[in-house]
Amino acid sequence: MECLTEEHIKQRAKVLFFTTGILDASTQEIADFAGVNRTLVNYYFRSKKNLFHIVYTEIITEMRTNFAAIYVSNVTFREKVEALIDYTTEFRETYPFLEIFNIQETSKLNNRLETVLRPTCMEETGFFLKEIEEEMKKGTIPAYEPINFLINLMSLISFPIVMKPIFREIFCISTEEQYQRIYNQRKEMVMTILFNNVNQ
Amino acid sequence: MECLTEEHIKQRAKVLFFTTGILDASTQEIADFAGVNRTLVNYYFRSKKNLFHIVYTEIITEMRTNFAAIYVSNVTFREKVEALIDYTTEFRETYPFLEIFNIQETSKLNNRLETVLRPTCMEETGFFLKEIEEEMKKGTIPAYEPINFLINLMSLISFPIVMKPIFREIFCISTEEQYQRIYNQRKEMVMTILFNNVNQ
DNA sequence: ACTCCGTTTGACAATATTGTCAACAAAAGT
DNA sequence: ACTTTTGTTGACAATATTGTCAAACGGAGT
Repeated sequence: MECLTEEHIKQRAKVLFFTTGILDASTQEIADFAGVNRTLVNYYFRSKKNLFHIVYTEIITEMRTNFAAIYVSNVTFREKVEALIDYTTEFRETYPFLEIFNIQETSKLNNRLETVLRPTCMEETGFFLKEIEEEMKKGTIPAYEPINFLINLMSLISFPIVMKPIFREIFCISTEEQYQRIYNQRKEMVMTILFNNVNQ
Repeated sequence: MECLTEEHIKQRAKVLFFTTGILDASTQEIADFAGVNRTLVNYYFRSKKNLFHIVYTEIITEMRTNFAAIYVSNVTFREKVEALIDYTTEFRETYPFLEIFNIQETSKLNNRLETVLRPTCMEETGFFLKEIEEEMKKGTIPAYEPINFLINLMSLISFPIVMKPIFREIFCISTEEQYQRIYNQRKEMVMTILFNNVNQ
């Protein structure tokens, strides 16, 4: 018999932290957001730090698994890149504040996150980087440091999502529809950019 | 007779907040970092919020001014883009955590930052966007929503800087030199990407 | 020497936030 | 019916952080 409340608090905490972006939420806020008594947060997770760590690890693990699966999947290179774009988009839209937290944490000296992030540095990434290198030799994509291909991909997809509220401010994009129109043409555009400005 | 301490606290706060990335620094931490008594922070700036707001506004204003100057400067389009890349790089390397803070704040409902960010939405940007549109018609750069050109530029330059510690983790880039090697080829690469994959 | 001024300090009170605990409620097992 | 376990609550103590204030300091001007 699983405890519903425990899972419920976890799910709501995920949303509060990484979707809504209240990274410094107090236990009271977390409890309110989950609609439970504050003490329950401590009852199930001992401390706020612990809850945060659990929630964070879960999301990172999920992400890592999905990326790894794409890296080694049995499809063409181009299809892999498309899958990466799609998944990155979906993931970033779900948890736009995860990276924000990552960056802040990594900056702090006393970060124990290394242990969580470190295994991201996995063989699947290496495998895919080799594939990128081959494509560069074939001339399918421009030849640079292979890592820069991935950095470009991440940057062109993630940044606009994470920065959405900022971009809307500085470019005076008043309606959500306007931003969507601008954003919708990005996937195709990014594919074109990555693949040597050659369509299909 | 200017007060040195006031300016000194402000400068150190800038570094602590937006370079080191301790956005949630306590007044004690700020004071320690500036090497002064904690009470002085309140003496000169009334409250922590106020200090933060002053510091933040100063940086934003500086950035805005510089961007605007580039947008309307009397050089070729290509040179403007180069100047934008250079300044963005320099600025982000100086204050990598400014955007992080922006994003977090914009997410909070009670943000008074609008008033600071809003004027970023200035005529100079509009002017440059028109210039981008013309270049697209000329075929110098790929034709998309003009804003996407700027978004691409910002993304390709800013994201790798802001994400540097993360990228080093997930790509296992152990030494600073390694990252520099990868990063150094980016400016030229970004120019090539933006200008239709055509060199010069 | 004295006074005035801006500057600096330590001590204080107000507040917020944390984790714990003992008591209570509800469900499950006997 | 009872006991045991699990879940839930309010109250509490410990801690951290804030802003204020009165007092001390130090130099410039008289």
